[in-house]
Amino acid sequence: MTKQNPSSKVTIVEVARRGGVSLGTVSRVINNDVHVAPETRERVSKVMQEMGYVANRQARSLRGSKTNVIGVLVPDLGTGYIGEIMHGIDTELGVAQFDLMLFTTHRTAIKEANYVANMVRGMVDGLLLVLPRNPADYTGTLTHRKFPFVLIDHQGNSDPCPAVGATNWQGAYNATDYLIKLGHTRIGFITGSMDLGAATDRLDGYKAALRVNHISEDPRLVCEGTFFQPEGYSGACALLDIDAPPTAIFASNDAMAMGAMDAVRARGLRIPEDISILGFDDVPQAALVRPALTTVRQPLEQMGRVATQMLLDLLHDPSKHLDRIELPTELIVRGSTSSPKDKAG
Amino acid sequence: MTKQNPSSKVTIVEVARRGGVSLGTVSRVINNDVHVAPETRERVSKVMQEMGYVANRQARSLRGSKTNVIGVLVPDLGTGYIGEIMHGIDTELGVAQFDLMLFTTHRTAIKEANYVANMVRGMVDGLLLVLPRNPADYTGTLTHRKFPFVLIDHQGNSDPCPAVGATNWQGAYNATDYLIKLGHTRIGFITGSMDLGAATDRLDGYKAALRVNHISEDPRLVCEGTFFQPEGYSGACALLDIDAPPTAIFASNDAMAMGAMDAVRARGLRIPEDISILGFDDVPQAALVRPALTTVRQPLEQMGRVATQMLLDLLHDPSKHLDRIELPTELIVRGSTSSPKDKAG
DNA sequence: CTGTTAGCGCATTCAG
DNA sequence: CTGAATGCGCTAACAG
Repeated sequence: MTKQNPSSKVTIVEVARRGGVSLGTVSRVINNDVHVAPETRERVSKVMQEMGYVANRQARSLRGSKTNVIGVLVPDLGTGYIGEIMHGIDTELGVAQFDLMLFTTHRTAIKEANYVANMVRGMVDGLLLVLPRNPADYTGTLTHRKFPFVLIDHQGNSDPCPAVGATNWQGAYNATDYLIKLGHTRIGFITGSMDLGAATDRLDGYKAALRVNHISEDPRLVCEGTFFQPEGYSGACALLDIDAPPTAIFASNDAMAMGAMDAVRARGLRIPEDISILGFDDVPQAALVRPALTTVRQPLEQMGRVATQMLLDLLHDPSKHLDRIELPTELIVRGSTSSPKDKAG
Repeated sequence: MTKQNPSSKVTIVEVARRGGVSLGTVSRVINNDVHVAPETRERVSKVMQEMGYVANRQARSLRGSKTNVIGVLVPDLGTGYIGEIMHGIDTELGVAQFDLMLFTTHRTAIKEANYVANMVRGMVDGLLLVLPRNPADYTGTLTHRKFPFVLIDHQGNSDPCPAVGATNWQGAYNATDYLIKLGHTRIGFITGSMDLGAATDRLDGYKAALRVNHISEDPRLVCEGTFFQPEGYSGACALLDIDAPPTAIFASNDAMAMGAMDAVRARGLRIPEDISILGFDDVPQAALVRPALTTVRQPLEQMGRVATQMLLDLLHDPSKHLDRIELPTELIVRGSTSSPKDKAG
């Protein structure tokens, strides 16, 4: 048995000795350097195999100053929303043979601009920032330090930098237009956090669709939320309390739409017969609630994939100038929307 | 301005020169070695501050052979289930000042026993295996190589090793008992993947509760699933088709319970008036579906935290012998269960 | 208390 | 085509 205990650390030196060559040669074999005789390569490979050699990545990156690891900064992991994005990132990283270091921001409120850059120093080659609340906190430092990064689903109102998002305006426009075509004229809208570009874009899309269809805006029909479920509930309550309540409610994300569904039901109203509900995102559970939620799908998995590709591009050619790109949204019609019932019957 | 561009790499040597000391002293300051004059420490700290020094972790771990990173191996991230566990892990890692490297198994079907150990070589100090399908694939190698690891929510039927799980048997027992106390005597059961200990434990708990309450087992009331939603649907259909259909269905996890809810509704039956539905896990959306799902809560977040603590313990004292520990489950009663209606009325 | 020194495992010159 | 030598940035002895 030539095989030895692989737990004892086997370095390039051991392999070299056992293979009767110098450590330089072993290194060449490992890195597929052409300057190795086929026969030698063969023999060394075999020895590595036998000894269970595995490169020490610490040493390799210390020397070469690249780690083959990329860092991903996420606010949280609880939601299916981010899970989808992560899936896309992970898939793409897998094919590129990169590993993934995960950082969550929820555990420490990150105030300092330097935090990310320091934390990450030497550990990762690039950074993917998912759903950053205040991208400006990082982007300045990162850009200044020429550290490769890509934003995923951030607001678009900061300086231009590599980012991927979705067509929020278009998605909201289409959804609103769909409700109007269904016959709704009084459509309630619950916004997201208005400091986020995604939220303002969605509101603007809603308004534009109304305008195009010659429906006048009623400020009482718009109520402000921050993307969390309870505000969907309270928002819907507020909307149902006004004089001429809406026949449809469009919430800026699925979580709030589900809150709104609860509120509607708590009033003894039916969905969609009495009130249509429409969401945004198409998180996994949107299809599971009853009635299933009509919503605007964001291509989350694809956003993760595209962002990763951009980052890998950047790693390959740091001088490359990348900008924000937007992926298309899509209206997914399910059971929570229908034509308004004719109450006058 | 003494501050210089922090992007140019500032090493311990630079700091030493600038501080008028040797690099050894700087190292001592960094590592809080006591053998440094307070005054010197002060001065060096200030210089580090000014120069924006950040330790190179590659170099540090190359030397010290510990990385302060732990690896987490998960099957996927899409589900809230794993998100909860991750949250617990992340929290605990945060206080211990460890970073987190994420590996997903879905992207490559891991067959080789060596894969994990090799992949991880030198990159992490320990490994957390979340929901491993075939723990035996890893545990052998890992144990043999004396690589610290803890299993989270695996089946309990392999060799003893550090692991954390939940009281599946007890949870299923309590839930079944609760249904019986409600007046149900014909309780359908949909199993999970029967190669997983968690699944068999739940089935056993169900059976035990029946036995204790002198209700005879009816094999037709048990139907096999693999923890995925569609099987909840088909399983419920099968159960509703037998001669004396059950008045309650207990699914081995929430996903299948939701599938069962759909099936019940598709038959035009009401929940819980006609059929009670009970799940297992208490994933976030269990509280969001309508009616809200009665279920057995697994303390997922806590399981993540406890497992992490165990692993950190192991890192601190590798000789420590840790075994499987179980955390208590809890029955969460919501709207999907009630006493069976008296059909004879 | 502080400076000096020797590697950690590897990639990369530079000579053969 | 291959071997020998030089650090990457840092910690941990070892001498002062």
